[in-house]
Amino acid sequence: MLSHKAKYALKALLYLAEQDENHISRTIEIAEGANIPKKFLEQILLDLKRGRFVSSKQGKFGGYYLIRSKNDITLAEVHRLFDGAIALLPCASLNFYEPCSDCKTEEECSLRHGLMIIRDETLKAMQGITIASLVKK
Amino acid sequence: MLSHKAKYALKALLYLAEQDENHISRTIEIAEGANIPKKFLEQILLDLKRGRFVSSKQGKFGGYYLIRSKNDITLAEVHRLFDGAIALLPCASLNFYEPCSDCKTEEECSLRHGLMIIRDETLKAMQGITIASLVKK
DNA sequence: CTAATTCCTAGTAAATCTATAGAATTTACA
DNA sequence: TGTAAATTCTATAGATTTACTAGGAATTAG
Repeated sequence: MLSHKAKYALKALLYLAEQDENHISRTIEIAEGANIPKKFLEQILLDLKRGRFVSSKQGKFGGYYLIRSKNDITLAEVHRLFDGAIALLPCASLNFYEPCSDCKTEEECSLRHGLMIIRDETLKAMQGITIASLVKK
Repeated sequence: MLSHKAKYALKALLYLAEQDENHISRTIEIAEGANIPKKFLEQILLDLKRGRFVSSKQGKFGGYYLIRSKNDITLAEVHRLFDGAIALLPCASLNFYEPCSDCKTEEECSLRHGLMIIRDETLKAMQGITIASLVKK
């Protein structure tokens, strides 16, 4: 399941994607428009900025705006930024790989192979859902 | 990601699936065989029993055994028993549906449609992985 | 200079997760 | 009928994570 943070991030991106080109959105505007707690959203927008999904203008009349095409941002990327691995266990993850601590030494995790198959399918599906595809809906 | 509980449950089912027909496995045997904390495993086996994946024989020489075909038990079912919904949000879930609390009233969640597509693909993949397919690996 | 905004660092309450403890119950069998 | 070996049940503890909130520093426009 998605964390609230990831869900809010998606909704914030959706909000930004719906605005006119060149429009800069203040945090409070996004918070009210997308129904997200404002102080929590502040953190999320900073995370989105660090993840290079959005950029900001500071000071008076500042705010946030998308710096990537909404056709290009996939659910997989947002998931990875906020909720980490898409695979069901670290040992089956592409981007967050860690060996299982509880697997017998030197032996491969008995679940790994199956979980990699699931990861591949889930990833493919998540890469198919973009911010643009959600806006259009 | 899977919880430890779900991971241990899968490993326990795998262990049981590898035993001879009619063999009854004690908790301690499964715990050592699959490298799972014994007391934690006790709870997990009771959950698996309540979920009708296994049954038990009490008392001396008691233990646990599968009551469903290993070809029939899918990762999707185990996930649902221990970790709940497969969908990324409750509003996109088949078995654990709940409306989004933060979506504007009467309006549908903007994420729901995309998340249902992902759920369908993930579910299909998870239904394709059985205990038997993991054992064979 | 001031108002409005982003940016940064903490902190906190509640929930959840990962177990562990201890005792009650059930059963096989000598 | 007593005992050992097992499941079953209830409670709880500690750690971690989640979902925020607080407060102020830094930045910018006019």
